[in-house]
Amino acid sequence: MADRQTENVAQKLADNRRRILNAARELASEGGFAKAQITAVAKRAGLATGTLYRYFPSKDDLCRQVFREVSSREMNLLAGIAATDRPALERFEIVLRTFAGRALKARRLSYALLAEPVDVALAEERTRFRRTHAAIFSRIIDDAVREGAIPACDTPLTAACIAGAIPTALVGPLAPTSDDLDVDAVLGSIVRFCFGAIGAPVHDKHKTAQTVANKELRA
Amino acid sequence: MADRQTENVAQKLADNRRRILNAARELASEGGFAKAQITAVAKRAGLATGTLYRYFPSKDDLCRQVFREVSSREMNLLAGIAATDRPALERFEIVLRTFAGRALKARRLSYALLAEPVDVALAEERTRFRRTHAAIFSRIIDDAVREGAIPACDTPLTAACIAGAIPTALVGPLAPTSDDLDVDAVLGSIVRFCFGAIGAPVHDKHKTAQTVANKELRA
DNA sequence: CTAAAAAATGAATGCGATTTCATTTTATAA
DNA sequence: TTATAAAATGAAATCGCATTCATTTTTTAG
Repeated sequence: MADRQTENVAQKLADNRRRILNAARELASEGGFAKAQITAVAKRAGLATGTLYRYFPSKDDLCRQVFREVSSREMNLLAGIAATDRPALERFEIVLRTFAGRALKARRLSYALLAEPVDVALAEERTRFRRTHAAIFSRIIDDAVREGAIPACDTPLTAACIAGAIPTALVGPLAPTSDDLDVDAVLGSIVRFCFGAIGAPVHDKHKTAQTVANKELRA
Repeated sequence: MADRQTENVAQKLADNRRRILNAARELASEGGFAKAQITAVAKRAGLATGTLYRYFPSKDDLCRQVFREVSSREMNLLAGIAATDRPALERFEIVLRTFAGRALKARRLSYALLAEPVDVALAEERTRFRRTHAAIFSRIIDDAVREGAIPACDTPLTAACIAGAIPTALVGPLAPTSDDLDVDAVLGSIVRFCFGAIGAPVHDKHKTAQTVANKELRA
């Protein structure tokens, strides 16, 4: 009898779970979460519709899981940079370039994560994502104030502004079309905008930080 | 026979149409467009479900109509200010205060208009709304550059940033809670943020424009 | 008042999805 | 092998809506 789950099976189960998550992520990257219908995900994962429910209790759960997997990678990357011991404004610039740069790179997926119409379950996840961005900016701005690099300000509000400005400008209907897209120029504009917004001096040395930012981008 | 529609009936029809629109708007203001289900709207309007379809071909059309009625009032107000012949930076500040001030006043409705999860039909309307905001900011920023009040910048991008920053910061989950909400302070912070962002000098005279902004608010 | 047309009604239908579950297949241990 | 439990299957049930339409009510003109 098959009383106990064997190693072999455990492996296969894990594989299936992964395949389901990957299938859902792929569909979402291609056509947004709306295209990640249970039957379509199952089909792409090479499983039957009902089988998915042995791995995830509901569609919402599955989509949430996918959203978290994708978004937490981004959040960890940004949080890592923020936790560095560099001067605040340097960290600020790197985080901005990383955030904006990645948004520009994977536009369809970024759109799904940041802007696309989604249902309530995913909107909640998106809120977590946004909050984290704001928290990261908040922390850096606080540090900059403490270092005397910028004047004091309403930090949470300012951070929320930045967390909203970048996605709106770079992803979705108000974003520049991919044709006339000079990534470096756009990143430069974003940096200028945000530096000015927090009352930091806008200097041409901004270019120097770019190398660092690009290195982070490859992560 | 009742061959021709009489004045009396025409009046009643117009009334019904209005009542439907009002009911839908009220429901949306209370619980978002998701709560504006056909049956609920009909009930609140004092009509039967099927009757709504004599006035609007589909739910999407009805919701679109409601969205437009509400949003076009806002857009006209802002466009009016933008078309003034005041110096660009003055107009900029008034538009900012008007936009942000109104968002703070009717939070639930603003949320429905600007941020809440909605389906595709309304997302399209929302895009028009956002585009208009960006266009208004764009125009003012261009003027400011032309007047030599600020350095040149990527105007559309900058405008999109502002159009995204304000709703994110003031409406929805990242917004300050209504308890600890000092409207004047928040508006001041928004103005500072945006002035800095476009490279305009941030001065204390900002207070002066407030009177004007408040006057516009009453419109 | 009456007949015809317009308007209103709301229960029934339709739709596009998720979710269930009786059945079949596969894996395991005796 | 074979008995048993776990896993997979996919057709069918379910669900939450918007939408329809055969019937009833109201309005109007003769």
